[in-house]
Amino acid sequence: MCMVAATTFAIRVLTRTQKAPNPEIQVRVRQLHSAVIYSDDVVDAHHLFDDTYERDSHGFNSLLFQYTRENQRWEALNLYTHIHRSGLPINGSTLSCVLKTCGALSHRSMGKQVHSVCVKSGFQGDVSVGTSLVDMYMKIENVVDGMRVFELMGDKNVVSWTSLLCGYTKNGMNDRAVALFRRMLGMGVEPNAFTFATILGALRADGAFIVERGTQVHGLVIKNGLNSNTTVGNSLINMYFKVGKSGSARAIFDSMDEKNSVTWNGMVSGYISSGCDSEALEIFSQMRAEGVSLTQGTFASTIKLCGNIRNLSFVRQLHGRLLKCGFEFGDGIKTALLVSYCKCNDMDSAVTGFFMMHGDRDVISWTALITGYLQNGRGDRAVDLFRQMYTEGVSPNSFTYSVILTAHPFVSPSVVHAQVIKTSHDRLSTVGTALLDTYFKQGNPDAATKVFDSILEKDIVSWSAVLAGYAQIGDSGRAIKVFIKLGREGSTRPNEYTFSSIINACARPASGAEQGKQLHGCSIKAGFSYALVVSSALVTMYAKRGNIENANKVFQRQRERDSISWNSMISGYAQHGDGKKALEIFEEMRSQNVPMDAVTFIGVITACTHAGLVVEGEMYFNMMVEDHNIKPMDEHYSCMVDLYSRAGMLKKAMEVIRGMPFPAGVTSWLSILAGCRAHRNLELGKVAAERLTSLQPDNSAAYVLLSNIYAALGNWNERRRVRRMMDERNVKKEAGLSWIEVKHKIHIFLAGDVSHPLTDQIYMKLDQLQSRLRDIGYRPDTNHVLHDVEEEHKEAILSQHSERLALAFGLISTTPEVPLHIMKNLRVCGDCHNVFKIVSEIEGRDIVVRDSNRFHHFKGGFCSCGDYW
DNA sequence: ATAGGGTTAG
Repeated sequence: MCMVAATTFAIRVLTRTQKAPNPEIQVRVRQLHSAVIYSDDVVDAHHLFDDTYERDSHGFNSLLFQYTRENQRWEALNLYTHIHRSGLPINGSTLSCVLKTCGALSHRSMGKQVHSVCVKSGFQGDVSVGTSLVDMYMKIENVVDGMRVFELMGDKNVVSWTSLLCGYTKNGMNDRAVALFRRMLGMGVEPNAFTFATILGALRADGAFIVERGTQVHGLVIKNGLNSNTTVGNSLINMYFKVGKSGSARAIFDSMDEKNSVTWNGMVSGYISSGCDSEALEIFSQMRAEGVSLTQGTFASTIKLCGNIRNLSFVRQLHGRLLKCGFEFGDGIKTALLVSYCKCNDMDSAVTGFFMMHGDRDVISWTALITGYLQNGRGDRAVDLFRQMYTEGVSPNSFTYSVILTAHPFVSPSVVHAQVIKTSHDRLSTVGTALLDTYFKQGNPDAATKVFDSILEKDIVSWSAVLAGYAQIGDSGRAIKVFIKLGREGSTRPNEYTFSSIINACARPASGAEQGKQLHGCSIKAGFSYALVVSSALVTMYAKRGNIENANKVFQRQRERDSISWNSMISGYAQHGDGKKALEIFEEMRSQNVPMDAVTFIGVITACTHAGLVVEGEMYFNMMVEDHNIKPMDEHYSCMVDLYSRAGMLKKAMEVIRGMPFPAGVTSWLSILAGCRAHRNLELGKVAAERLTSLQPDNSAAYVLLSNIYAALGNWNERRRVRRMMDERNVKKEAGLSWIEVKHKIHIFLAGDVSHPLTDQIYMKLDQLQSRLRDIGYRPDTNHVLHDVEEEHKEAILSQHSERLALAFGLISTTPEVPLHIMKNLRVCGDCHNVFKIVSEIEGRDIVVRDSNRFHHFKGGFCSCGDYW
């Protein structure tokens, strides 16, 4: 400290602490202060001073008070040691000051020592000393002693209560804080502004009652007449943002008479963290208009804001203003700028800024730049930088590892795994979550599960990630188990992402419909059913489970919608072959100016395909390219190929394939081949089959479809040749598998299956159906039999198809009003399709069949697909 | 000042 500053300081000491400065003391304090500053040994300086002058505790204690105020902690501690050792008189203020310092420095041994001095000197009973002790213990994370001192205090005032309260929140004990607050109110202690600020901060968004509690506390604030207090108002704003009620935060803000920079910053950053970028921008402009001076904090949040809204010119403007204002350009601001440039996809500026940081480049700015490259789709550059950072001697931290693990396919999870084990980051929930997600994406669910189990404190993100992983691989069984375990452990509550993942896992074909409904119920109870990610997942789940009515109900009840909600509903109707409804939803989406993306058009064109709306399909494809500037992807072209193929317009379909900017993939050729099968086009069928077998030699579909064409044309020799080819190349036809859920249990059937306990009854029912069908003139379409056998045998084969066994079982094990839901892993057989139509009429049953391709709703002798499939 | 999980498709 320079001379000028030292003098200023001494003068401040005297003018603040003494009403009528004693000139003698004035001199002493000044000399003492100089001695403290210029001597290497502070204690010696005090002694020197002590020997020369008469002892005067007032001077010392004033100085201690000042040191404490100015956060000169070590000076304060040394001075106290001196006062104590030299036996100078000590008062309550002395003790409070030194206790505060012990807390701030987390000096445990000194804190204990001062506590015993408090007891010996009898000052423990003093309210302010007692309160300081509580505060000190809570700050050194010794909660037990803090509570003990508090309970032993005879006199307590609002500050004592608030100190303990504050201590609880600092130690993460929010439930205790809430309980203490209640107890305090029960004792009739009137909270002050600081109490309210503390309790409002304790209400973290981790419980279901958070909103209620927050609102109750708000009521008390009003009752206590503190609603116009700026500090309390600021806390209320933060609390409301935290619980997701930005409207209430805004109301508080509007009602505040006196706003300070904390208020404004709270609004800007609150809106930003709630994703309300335009509102944040509005507050920012209002702030500028009212001439509120910008603080460093404002700059930090505003820079973040303009990154979030991807407004590059705004970033540049702020950058320029910062340079002009001559603000202290701290690392924080520099990194914030770097992040914003990355978000605006201006990697050149980001890199320039980064390299201008020279010596200031730390792990944070490195990580920010790596993240930037990943966001810009340059995983390769990100990995290069990660290595470079290493060679420059900067060690990655947990953030860096979390980020770099998302750089698939450029990182190998096992390599990074070894590294994080070495650096002891592996059991952190953040790193562990990124790691397990990478293992899942790499197709290694067992490694992912192991990582999940090894995470020490699993937070809700880890739980949701593992559920999402099981959903990706379609393992609804493990997903449900984990979800139940999460509920039992009770340490973290599921959030909207958790529900979206588990619902998604149960949208898979292999899971029961009941589970989906139960999860819907759970999400309502937990209060998340209206969250966008949850309701969209529900729409998809119901649609995939065959319940398109419920899907639509959820969709209609959505409080807010984004492109994904609309896309989900359109795709749902498309899968069910309800082209009309799908197009209605699409037109409604268009009239509401909801932005459309590539997936929207996949849904719409698929809907046209399933409904045979060729002209409409063409129109939407053109609309996508011309009106929405969406570049068609492989998926769009294969949708068009499918549209034409199903309609028998194979020439047109081939034109699409030829016109595609890239070679057609498996999906397109499969559509062609299926079209050739339906429309008996052998020549093109051969070409398609050849392409398919060269693209995917072990895909059985190509062989099966080709042999079907030969079978349909009665060319049994060629058909046998194809079968032999399959055997030679060791290609196995996927076994047909159907299943049905009855009373929460799933029953699975193979063709000709005799393993079910009710086999006898099932086959009896089948025989009975068969004769009734024959009576009304049904003749089996033996074209669908792939084997070269006698006609009679063919009929037998048809009547034992897996979907028919499932149907018979469904009919005998449920009452007539129950609609049957049957699933099949392959496409439903054409003859079975006819049978299902008739059965729906003669048995008076609604039957829904989901095959590998779409849904069929059988009712009163007709199918929703109109036999177009 | 930097981080991890989620919803739509055939």
